[in-house]
Amino acid sequence: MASFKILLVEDDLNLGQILNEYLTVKGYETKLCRDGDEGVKAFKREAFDLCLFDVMLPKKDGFSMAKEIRREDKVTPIIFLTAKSMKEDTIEGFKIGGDDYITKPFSMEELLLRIQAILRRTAEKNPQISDQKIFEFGSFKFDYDKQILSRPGSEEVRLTSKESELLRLLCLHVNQPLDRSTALKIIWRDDSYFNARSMDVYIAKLRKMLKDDESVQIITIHGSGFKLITEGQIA
Amino acid sequence: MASFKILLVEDDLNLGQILNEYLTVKGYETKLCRDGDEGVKAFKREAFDLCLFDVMLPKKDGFSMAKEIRREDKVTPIIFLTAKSMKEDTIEGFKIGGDDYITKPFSMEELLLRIQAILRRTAEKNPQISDQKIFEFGSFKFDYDKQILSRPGSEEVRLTSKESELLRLLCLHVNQPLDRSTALKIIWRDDSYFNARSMDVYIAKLRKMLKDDESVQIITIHGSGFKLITEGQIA
DNA sequence: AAAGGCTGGTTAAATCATGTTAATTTTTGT
DNA sequence: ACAAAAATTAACATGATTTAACCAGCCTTT
Repeated sequence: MASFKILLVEDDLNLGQILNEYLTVKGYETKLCRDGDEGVKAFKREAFDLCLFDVMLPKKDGFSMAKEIRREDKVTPIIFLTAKSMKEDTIEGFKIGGDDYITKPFSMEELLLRIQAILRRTAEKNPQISDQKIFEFGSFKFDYDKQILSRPGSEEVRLTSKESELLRLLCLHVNQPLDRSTALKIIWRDDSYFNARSMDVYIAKLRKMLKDDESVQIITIHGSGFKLITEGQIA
Repeated sequence: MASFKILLVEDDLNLGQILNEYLTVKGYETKLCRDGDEGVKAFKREAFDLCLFDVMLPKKDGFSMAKEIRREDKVTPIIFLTAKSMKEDTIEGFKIGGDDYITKPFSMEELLLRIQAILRRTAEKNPQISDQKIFEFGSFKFDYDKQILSRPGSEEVRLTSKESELLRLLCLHVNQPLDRSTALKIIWRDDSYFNARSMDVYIAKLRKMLKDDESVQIITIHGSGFKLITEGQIA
């Protein structure tokens, strides 16, 4: 993963600016939203590694955002920025919840430490970040780095980078569903109408390349995604 | 199973909010209802893995809800939230009944531990969660992963994902009834009028596919559900 | 057993998601 | 700046799922 991407939702223009710049300087990619609705919308479109939500927000407060996001995504860590006046028990709940909170006013340094700690913790168990380079399935061998798909008895096929990205994701999920939106957010960085159509085009291309081996197929799971199925083991 | 779904019934707005948010953040899907009637209605419409009922509730108290639910469903675990003043023996009864109770005030952490313990216990013996992929009945072979129904001497039939889901459920219950509402809640996530009509359409499609082998049939159990019957064993 | 209500069966139409191919735009390599 | 490759957009085709409309059968009531 190139660099971590943080979704920052803060309505105070001033604080928002400062946080944004600070995190950018520290090497994080950030997206700043001003209210809860915007924030949730951004989360659904793009892939983030961490969320930083002010609790008091116009349109939709930080906790409601978390609730909405957790319906689809159980893992992305969320840090809440809370005012001191907040009731202890509410806060306690979230503290234990694997997510974190930080009370205003806070030092940038403290925030950064927490962010780093959480990212370190979650990065360890994130299966998405796999560095597997070579995949074998059915009679195929796919070299992700070299972007080559080969099969005994046939010519090697050189893949484009988008083709490779998509095939790699499918391979990482062999015999289990790959969610459309997940794939779009990972490969295209953005789940939008046109990117989705683009992905369909690539699925068609991959199917064409795989058609010679019947034991390997990309099946569609209507309304949800795709699945690369194969009998043989994967290496 | 993607994630566990909890039905939470609590009339205290504040506590309800907190519990709801806490559980959501902990990765559970939740539905919050404010009174007993609402709660029972929700349970009949949607599928839940666990119930969390306040005992003192408007419209219908927690114990009455449990009684009503147990008429149709004997397994879904129920945890009661009781005030300290509650008589010990009342509580004892429910405790022995396989369900659990927790006395207010309680810590979120304790509640979570109990929830996890119960879900772990019940998940083990839940037949719904079966990972069987290939089913054979009559002269048919059905591959759920590949979404293919085949029969010696005939062309393979490619199923759509909804068709596969439904056929799989029927297979998991061969020669025993599959409840309409159960199937709807599992496949469509929601037992509603239109989904029920949709399911009937799919039953018709499946019957058409199975019609060549007389030894296999989907029979209707009026007012309750369907049953896939077959003489041969299932593999 | 006839009537009426309710549940399920069947088919077709409407809607929405995905598949396919080609045209267009963008990027890359030279 | 040009040609070639890659990626996106467009346009159209197909397919899956839901909704609708209507029919048939079961079950209850009388």
